[in-house]
Amino acid sequence: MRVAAGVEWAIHCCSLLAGIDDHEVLPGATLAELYELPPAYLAKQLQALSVTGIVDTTRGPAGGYRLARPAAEITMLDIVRAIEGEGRGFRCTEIRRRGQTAIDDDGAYPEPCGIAQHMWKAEDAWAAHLASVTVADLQRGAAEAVDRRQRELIDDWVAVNVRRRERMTG
Amino acid sequence: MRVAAGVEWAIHCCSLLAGIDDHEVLPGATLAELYELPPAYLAKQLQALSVTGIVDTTRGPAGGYRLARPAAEITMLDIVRAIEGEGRGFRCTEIRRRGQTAIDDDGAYPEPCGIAQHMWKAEDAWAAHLASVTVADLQRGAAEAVDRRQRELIDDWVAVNVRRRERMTG
DNA sequence: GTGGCAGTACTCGGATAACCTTTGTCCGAGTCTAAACGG
DNA sequence: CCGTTTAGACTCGGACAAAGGTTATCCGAGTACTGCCAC
Repeated sequence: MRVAAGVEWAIHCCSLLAGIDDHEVLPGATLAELYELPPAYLAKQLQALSVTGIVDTTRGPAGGYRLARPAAEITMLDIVRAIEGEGRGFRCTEIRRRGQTAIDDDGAYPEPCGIAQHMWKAEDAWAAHLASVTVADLQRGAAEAVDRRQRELIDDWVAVNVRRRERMTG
Repeated sequence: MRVAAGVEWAIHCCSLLAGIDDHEVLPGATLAELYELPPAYLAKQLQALSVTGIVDTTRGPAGGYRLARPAAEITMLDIVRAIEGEGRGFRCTEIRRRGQTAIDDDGAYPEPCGIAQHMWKAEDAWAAHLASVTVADLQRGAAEAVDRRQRELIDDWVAVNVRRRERMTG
């Protein structure tokens, strides 16, 4: 049950983007610089967020990313799903229908395999927790828990690097 | 959050092994034949179960696998961990400590990153559900939910292929 | 007839390759800015 | 001085490699059975 590395980056970026104003924007290269991440690969993750409608993008000079909707309406699950895809983690291959003890009658298998049911229920519990945490929660938690000095450094950095725009053309 | 395919196989095998007597044994090749799985690769999964102490093994003629302890004392989580390893699915790379806004003072980071805390809590919820289901539960569920014809086929198959042993030397 | 012994067949165990997903990179399409030019 | 045009620079977007992990395989180590042989 490995979680892709890009998930961490994407969540951090969303949490940071939650701190900028509605018609402000941060370029991907700038975000990569802040976190010391490979710019091109981070761009790939942000692109996934863009496709899913979590962030809006603007091209050209003074372009960049911003959240597409209020931070309180974006959950951690949204971001994880955007990066990792919608499919379930556990794929039932219907082992019970193979081999000599299988029955050729489809009616004999009205329900999913019991093992799959339990695995999926566990995944649901996992997803439920992620769905209960919004980006706004993350931002608030960060503001409270993070060292005050770092908080100020980040605020300054954002103030310097943010791009102001009249309106998104997204 | 992808779950390895071998997990499914391992759980099926354990559920089946729960149905045999305490001093009976099933060879890996026979299990592979039942489920139509690649024998060598299934052996690798079973080996992982053996290393973790979930199954006992006996070599030589009339050798094979059996559960190392009562089915009610083996959880799905035990099996998943045996196959996938102990490490967490989400690895926090401490992004907050990198880049220009990081602080060089270790004391500034008394707690884990908030994002990691939430991701790990979700994983804990996932693990808690898997830990609440034992192999005995799976076996009982299968006995109830599976089509009666298949149940009989499996019972017959086990009766034919099981190896009886005086005692495990493992 | 019986006990010991060696050969054999069958098991698991660990080292070794193939494939696929994840990770990482690059260059092109699009767009806004701004400067230059003409009126 | 002002409007238009055009060149440029900066952005994201999608196609293209490299690496690591999962999937799959093979051969060797170990063990119990079986048949043979000597006593």
